[in-house]
Amino acid sequence: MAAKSEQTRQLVANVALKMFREIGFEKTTMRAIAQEAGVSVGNAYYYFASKDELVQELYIQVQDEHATMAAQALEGVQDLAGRLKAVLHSGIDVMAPYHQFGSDFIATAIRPTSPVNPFGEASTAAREASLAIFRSAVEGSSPAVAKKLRGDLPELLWLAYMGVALFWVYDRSEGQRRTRKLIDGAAPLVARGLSLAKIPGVSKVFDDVLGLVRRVKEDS
Amino acid sequence: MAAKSEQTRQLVANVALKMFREIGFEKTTMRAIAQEAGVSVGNAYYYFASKDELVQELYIQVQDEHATMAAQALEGVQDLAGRLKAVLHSGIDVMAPYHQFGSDFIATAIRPTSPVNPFGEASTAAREASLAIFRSAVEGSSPAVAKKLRGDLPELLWLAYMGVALFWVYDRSEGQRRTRKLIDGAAPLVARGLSLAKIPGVSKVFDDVLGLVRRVKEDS
DNA sequence: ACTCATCCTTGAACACGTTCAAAATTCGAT
DNA sequence: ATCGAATTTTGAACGTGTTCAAGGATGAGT
Repeated sequence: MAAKSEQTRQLVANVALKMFREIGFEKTTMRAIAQEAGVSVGNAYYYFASKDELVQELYIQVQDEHATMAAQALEGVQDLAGRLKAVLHSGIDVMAPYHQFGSDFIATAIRPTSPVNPFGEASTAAREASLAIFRSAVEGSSPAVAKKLRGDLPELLWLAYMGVALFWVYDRSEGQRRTRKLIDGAAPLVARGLSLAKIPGVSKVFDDVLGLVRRVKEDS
Repeated sequence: MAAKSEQTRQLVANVALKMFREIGFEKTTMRAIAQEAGVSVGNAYYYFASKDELVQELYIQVQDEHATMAAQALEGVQDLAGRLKAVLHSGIDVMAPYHQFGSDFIATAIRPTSPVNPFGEASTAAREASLAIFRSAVEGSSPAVAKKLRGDLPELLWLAYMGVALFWVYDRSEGQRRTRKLIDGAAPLVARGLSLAKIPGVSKVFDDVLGLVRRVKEDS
């Protein structure tokens, strides 16, 4: 049983996540987690260097679940609008139990030094996994997305997804109805907007947008 | 001199803002502010209910300065792209001294309960002032923006500005060069994109976007 | 000059996240 | 079984934001 240590780690993580869900971020103090898990405060810190790292644990778990659910929801859906909806809705579904926790999570995540920061070093794996979902949504769609857009689109959609998540955090409507409405409205619009790439005048603007994105991204 | 009280308040605020600029958010402890200002900790709390309210003081001041500088930078500039650049660049200019402070500010601001939250109750005035800047940028431009866009555009641009501010916070390039580049590239693109509203196929998509924005906003 | 209600100011105290030296436990090697 | 090093666990202590009962200052009405 080399897993004695891992057992304690999991115990602390599980207790923490459960408390996050049930009583929120602020009321879930490190002392409360330790007490509930039956360990000392210092021991919790032996496994998680900060409260933020417990949030990261949650982030990773949510991300994993999203990947699974999205893959399932994408099955048999061909058109881009439908595929976008599938990915976005499943994302919201997975996050739902943590809605009250959302703003604290984002306040944590937005700090560049936080391990949970979606743009940061520490969550490279989670971000890649999330990006892969959008890549699959784009690549598997038919009719196919214009070739010149195909490369950058997943990243832009992922960025838009961050925006949707932000909207969701602030969404006080019951069951976050408004976010659902936003997704249902925006997904077909994005698909239709992209199909305009064929129009010459529009095509040029698209090119410039992509050019700008690349230039800013690479800090040339 | 009914201003004895106001004097203390200003003293605390000024010391706090100076320390925010010079040593950052975390190192500027309430105890340090009190000591530097020569008052007790409790006294600082008599005027500002929380550290967040001191951040709000900063937010309001930055917003005020932005309004002044933007109005000045808009003088004599006719085209929308130029006017957008003027507003965005002056915004970045005003925030520049607080760049290292940026992420802490945003982490504070993003919390729905925070007085600094740009969407929240407590900063209605500051938000309106900021919106007014964009309204003036849009309304004063010539050639004029398509009539059907004129109503919602300022709000959308303000939202985009929030995005630019977020980008700026993460921008580690010297002098935030990349943000400048983003502004210079995006402003003409937005202007050109909007001019596409004349094309029938595009016009329809624009209509739908506006429709969606209105529907989601009003939570119908 | 005196009163008293209102406004200011104080500093000790609380709960929090986090740290750390020390103690307890585990486990492979003998 | 025993030793010793590595791993795991403990709880007191630190500095933080924040609260609050207590006291001090102020000023209008007499």
